[in-house]
Amino acid sequence: MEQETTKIPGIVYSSFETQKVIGEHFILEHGLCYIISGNLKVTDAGQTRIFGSGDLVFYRKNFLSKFTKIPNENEPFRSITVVFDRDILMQYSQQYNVVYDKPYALKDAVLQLKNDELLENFYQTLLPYFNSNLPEQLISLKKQEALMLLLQVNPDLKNVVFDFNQPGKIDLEVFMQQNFKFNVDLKKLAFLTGRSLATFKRDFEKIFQMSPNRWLQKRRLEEAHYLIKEKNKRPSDVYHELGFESISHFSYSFKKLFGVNPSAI
DNA sequence: TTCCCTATCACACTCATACG
DNA sequence: CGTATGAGTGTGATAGGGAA
Repeated sequence: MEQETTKIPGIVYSSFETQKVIGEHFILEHGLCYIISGNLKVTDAGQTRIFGSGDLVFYRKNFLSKFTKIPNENEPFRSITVVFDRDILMQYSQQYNVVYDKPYALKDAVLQLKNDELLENFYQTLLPYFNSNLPEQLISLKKQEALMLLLQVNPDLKNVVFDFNQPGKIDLEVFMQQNFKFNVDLKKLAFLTGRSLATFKRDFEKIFQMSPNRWLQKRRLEEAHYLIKEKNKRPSDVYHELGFESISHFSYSFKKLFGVNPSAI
């Protein structure tokens, strides 16, 4: 049975038996995911990592990444994710007087926490809750509990979760070269580079002498051409990796740029 | 038949420009 | 630097083609 239970707001139980599920690309809120069974493959700007049963994975908001949920041969992919929305974080920050003091150095979209008995037990205690209706206050308490345990395991993360600043203006060229594989709209790209949409487009034109979408498409197709020709990958393997949602359009635009169908090289 | 890939089409999004 | 607007294009769903 394929399911994603959102019965408890902000706490998600996932179970996927048959197929990999490719998650979306733009992380809106911080979250902490506990993998019960199966594997989770995460690709961010820099690297691809695979996590397995028992792993605790913290992921950060305002990052681009791809999630693939992979079941085992005889077990579904199962996980529980606690999402920390802005309200919860603000409230916690005030209540316990924990505040952001300096920028967090790491630029990875996801971080694996070292195994921790308390956190693992915490996730076990969540399981029964998915079968009953919970008062809002209790949900809020459980989220606070998760946050407290998270900060206990990795105190430095306070500089991630309590950083309420918007993304600053960053080097556009570096950012684009790192993130061109993610298929998100220009508004999000503009936000992530710390610019308004208009400024984003103007800066982009200055650096690349091309409009954002034309550059993105060209860059992705060149990458596809390289992967197919040099790495002997099949079109059906690469199109999704490179941010094309459908192979039909991938095939069409490939032919438009290179003059031949992707399968013909 | 299934598995890949290609062609087509409607429309949401982007581009370019103008303007405050 | 932000916003508005019409023109134009990219996108993804769907149907269809061809090979095994």
